[in-house]
Amino acid sequence: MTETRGERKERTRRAILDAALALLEESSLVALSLRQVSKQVGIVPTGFYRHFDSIEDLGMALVDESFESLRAMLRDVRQGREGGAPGWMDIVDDSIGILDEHVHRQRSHFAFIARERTAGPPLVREAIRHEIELCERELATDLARLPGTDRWSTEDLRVLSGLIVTAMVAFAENTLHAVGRPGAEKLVVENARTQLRMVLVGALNWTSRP
Amino acid sequence: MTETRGERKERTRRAILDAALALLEESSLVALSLRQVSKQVGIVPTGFYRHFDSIEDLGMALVDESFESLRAMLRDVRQGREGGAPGWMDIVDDSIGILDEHVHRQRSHFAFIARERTAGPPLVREAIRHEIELCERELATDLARLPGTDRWSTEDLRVLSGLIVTAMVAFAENTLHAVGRPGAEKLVVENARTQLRMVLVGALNWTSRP
DNA sequence: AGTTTGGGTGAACGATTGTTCACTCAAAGT
DNA sequence: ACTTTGAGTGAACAATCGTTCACCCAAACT
Repeated sequence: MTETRGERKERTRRAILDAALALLEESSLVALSLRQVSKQVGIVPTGFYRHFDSIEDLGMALVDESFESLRAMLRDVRQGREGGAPGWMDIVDDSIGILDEHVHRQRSHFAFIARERTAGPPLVREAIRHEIELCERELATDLARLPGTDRWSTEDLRVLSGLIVTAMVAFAENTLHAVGRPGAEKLVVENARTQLRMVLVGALNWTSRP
Repeated sequence: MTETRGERKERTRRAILDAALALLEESSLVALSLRQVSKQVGIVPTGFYRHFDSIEDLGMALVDESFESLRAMLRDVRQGREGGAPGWMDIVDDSIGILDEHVHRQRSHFAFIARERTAGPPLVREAIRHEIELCERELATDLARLPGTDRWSTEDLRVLSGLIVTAMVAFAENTLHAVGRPGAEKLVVENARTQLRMVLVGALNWTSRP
């Protein structure tokens, strides 16, 4: 059983991405060297260039990959909601549960996003910012579909989405920081649950300005 | 007019801190080299060790300094509130205005915190996390002093404070990202204002679980 | 007046960095 | 069967990195 050329290339490309993700759990892209990655993969430094132009280029690929998995999660959240119309608070509990599970399963992806969102090279930062803004938009249209949002201006829906996304980003960060401390983990989840409920109580009592 | 020994030392120490803050506006501590800082200050690399043990040590000093200025700001926020009892929404407007002004005046400090909070060396990250947690506690006791928080458990007050602080951190980050784009700046402020109002509407309609 | 202290200097070290170039050699294309 | 392609190699480069050491000299102390 021999390996086709493209297969082999894709395999080392994956190895590079995985090696980078592993190294980036404890440091940042701006401090990551091409040679560290090569060594971890088991190839010679120059081999790196066959797959990426630079560390920043690698970072852009990781942004794509990370948000691909994040979008898969968001599909899960929506899917868990369709069929039947559970109460607001059930939506909160389910969504946070799913997010929590995904953060654990894709730990390195979320850790990457959390770090490079503020510390990465400018292009990477901008790409992450853009992706998060897309998430906000999608959440806004989702919220618009729910009953009880009649009195909301589209502008206020966007602002509310921003608030929720901000809280969820913070929740993901806190979850990452709490892994391995089981007590702290439960606390972080409960914290996020209550916060989202508070926001929702605010939302349900909100009336957009004329 | 000669300079006393301690004065001279303090002057170069400040120069190092300032040089680091300037360099850290576009990069991160983990990518900052001792030699860059020395060159920017105008001293030889070894001179650095007369003031700090390492870059991480410098980072800890910057954490102290940054949160000292942040605490000064929080005093302003409280002071602007005492005397007279303006409405909730006035408190929101005033607080955000003050925060906005301070982010501009201490841009490099806030940029430092925003970056190293997630990307800095472990000790620096932990120090920043601790300081922010202190801010949450202080906000919680402040909120407890306000009228209308009778039906709130102290636990829920803490959770609410966490939500507000999270939103304010995000606001500061957005403000930093918007500097130089006057339109965007006004939008960011208006965004934060509305979000805080939403949270407050939620808070005013909240009843802690029995 | 004589001695100590300590901020700043400058050379030197071994290690690591990104990038170049000329190479191999097996898979893919002819 | 013969040629081309391209992933991976290995040597070499000029820079930069953190850290060491011995040194200077003016302020501070005795």
